[in-house]
Amino acid sequence: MNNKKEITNDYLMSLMETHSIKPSFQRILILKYLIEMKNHPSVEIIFKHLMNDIPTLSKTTVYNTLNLFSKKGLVTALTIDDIELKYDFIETPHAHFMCNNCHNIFDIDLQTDIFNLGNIKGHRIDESQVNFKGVCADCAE
Amino acid sequence: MNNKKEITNDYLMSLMETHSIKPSFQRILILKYLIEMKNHPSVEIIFKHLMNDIPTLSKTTVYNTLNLFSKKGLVTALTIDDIELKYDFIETPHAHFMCNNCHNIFDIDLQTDIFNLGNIKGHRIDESQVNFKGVCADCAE
DNA sequence: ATTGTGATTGTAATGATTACAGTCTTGTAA
DNA sequence: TTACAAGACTGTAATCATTACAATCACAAT
Repeated sequence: MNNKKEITNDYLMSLMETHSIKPSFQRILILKYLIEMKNHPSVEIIFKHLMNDIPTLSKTTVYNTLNLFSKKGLVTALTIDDIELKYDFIETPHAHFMCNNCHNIFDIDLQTDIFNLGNIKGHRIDESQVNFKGVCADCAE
Repeated sequence: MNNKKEITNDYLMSLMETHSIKPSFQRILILKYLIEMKNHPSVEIIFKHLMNDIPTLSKTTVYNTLNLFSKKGLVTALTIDDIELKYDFIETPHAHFMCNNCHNIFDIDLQTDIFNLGNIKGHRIDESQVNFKGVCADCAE
C-alpha cells in the first residue's frame, strides 16, 4: 500500500555528507519524512507530523533545517503556492501541478504527461509557469 | 530608448471588457503600468510608482485590482519569488529567471534561449521549476 | 572534565497579504 | 435633477508565514 522502502539512517547521513551537512537527530527525521512521504509538505505539515517523534521539536528548527537543506541543494523549495513554501526531495526531474482549490501538489512526469497538456491525469490546467533561479549577470560582477 | 508605444485608454478598456472587468481610473493606470514597464513589479513597486499619478491611492486598491486581474486571467501572478508576488502581463509565452541576490526577474524566450541552459544571457542558473495550476480531479467532483 | 562550535529552542519581531467597515463614484430610473 | 443601488476605493486592523535573536543544549576535541 505505502511505498516505503526502508530508508536507512546510513543512507540519510551519507546524503547529508555529500551535501556538506552535519547530521543531527532532527535533521535526519526531517529528511526522512521528505523522502518517504512525497506530498510536498509545508513546514507546518512537517512540524505537526514530527511532533509525534520529537515532542520537544521547535518549528524554528524545521525552518532552519529546510533552509539549510535548500541552500545546500539537498531539497527544493517549491514556490508554486503563494501561501507557503512547499518542500520536495527530487530524485528525477519532474514538474508540479497545484490545485488552486485544495492546494494539493501532484507530480507531473514531463516525459509521458507533457503530451496531453490542458488535461493531465484529469486535472484541469489553467496556468503554467517555467521558472529559473540563480545569479544574474550583474550580481556575478 | 524606452519602448513605450503609446498604450491608449481605449486599448486598456477593451482589454478589461474582454475579461469582464469594469474599468476605473485606478484599474486603467495599474494595467497601463504593467503593460508599459515589463519589470514584473510587486504590489509595493506599483503602489510607489502610481502614487505620483494618484496621490490618494490605497495599497489595498492595488492588491484588490491585481487579485481581480489575476482571477480574470488578465495578468499572471508570478510565484517565482518566495518573498512577494510579482505580476506580469503576458503577451507571448515565455519563462522567467530570477536572481537570488537582487531578486530581479528577467524574461527568458523559450524558443531561442532554451538551447543554452545553465548559462542564459550570462545568468548562472542553479535551479528550475515547471509549475502548472488549475483544478485537480478530486476538486472538480 | 573543560572548552568551543554549532544545533536547538522559544519568543519576539517582521512584513506581505487579507478582512473589514466606512466612504466615495458611477450608472440608472423616477 | 434627485434618489437610489451596486460596487469601487480607502484606511486601519488583523492574520499568518517567516525570520531575528538570545539563551540553552549537545557533542567533539583537547
